[in-house]
Amino acid sequence: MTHVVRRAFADASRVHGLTPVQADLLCVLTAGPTQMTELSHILDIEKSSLTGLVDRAERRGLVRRARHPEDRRCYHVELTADGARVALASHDDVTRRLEALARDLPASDRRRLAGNMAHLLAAHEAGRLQRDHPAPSVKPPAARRCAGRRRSGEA
Amino acid sequence: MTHVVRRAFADASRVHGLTPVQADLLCVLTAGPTQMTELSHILDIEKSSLTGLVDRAERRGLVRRARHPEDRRCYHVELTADGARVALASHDDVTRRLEALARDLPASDRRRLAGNMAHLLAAHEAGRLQRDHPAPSVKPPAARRCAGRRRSGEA
DNA sequence: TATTGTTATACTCTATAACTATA
DNA sequence: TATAGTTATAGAGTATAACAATA
Repeated sequence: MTHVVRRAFADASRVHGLTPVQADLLCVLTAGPTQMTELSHILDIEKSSLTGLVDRAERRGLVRRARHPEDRRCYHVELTADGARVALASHDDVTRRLEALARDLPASDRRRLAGNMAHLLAAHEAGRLQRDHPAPSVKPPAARRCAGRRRSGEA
Repeated sequence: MTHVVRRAFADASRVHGLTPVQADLLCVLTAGPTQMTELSHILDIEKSSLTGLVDRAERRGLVRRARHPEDRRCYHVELTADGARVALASHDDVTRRLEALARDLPASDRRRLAGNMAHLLAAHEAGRLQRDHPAPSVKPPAARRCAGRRRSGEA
């Protein structure tokens, strides 16, 4: 199952000239400008890995860095118009492929499956927040993924 | 959902000193010795990528190449004793993590979920075989994944 | 001193193209 | 000529460690 979904995701990304990780990045950024450190938490990679990832996306004109107005150590990473377009197209493509895979299931099973997915996701987010932030005293990062385009039944 | 499972798989692999792709390789090889070309079909990577993958696994003592007795162009790639041990441990670890994720679901939902997964897998395998082999005149490669340790309810 | 992000380095994974050896 | 596999090359993704700039 893992392989099926991973393959669908990789194929859909490649069609739009993206790697899976770049698609992840654009997807997260559809929720709005985000700092590097927060991105590294959301994507679950090291800051140093993120630097190259954003470099490559910036070189392709998909994202841009903008200095934070108050804290000059930070950047806000945000989508360019082109990046936003590619993010939407790629996301829709993934959705279409997964829906095609699920088309054979009876409607009642699809609903049940969607509910189970949501359940697992919620359990995972709880665990991740707990692990990454044992004492979340200040500002726990929003547990968002593609928040800008979430729809019912999305996996 | 994709991210949850992918993360569980990557974490479990890393604990055993493997990358996800190496875990895939060992997993496939638990079904028995396999040729390079067939491996590249099963893992869905180019032959040239597979060469390096097997090189690194061989360097670590996890697999070995053995010349095919009849066709001297071919190798049989097979697990070493150490590789077999790691493959089992890694696979069990993945299973344990996914089961932990699913533990919150009621039993009836787990059964339904398992059924849905099997359905999607079957649909995917049919599609993959059709795509890879438009005219499978001679020997369509077995659509196996971890055939050696498949259990009911496995995803 | 702590935080944000980058650079340096090394390794893995991947693909395309050209190649060798065998059939 | 066709097939099995490797080598050469290039690029992406990743981590660890050391570092610069800012708070």
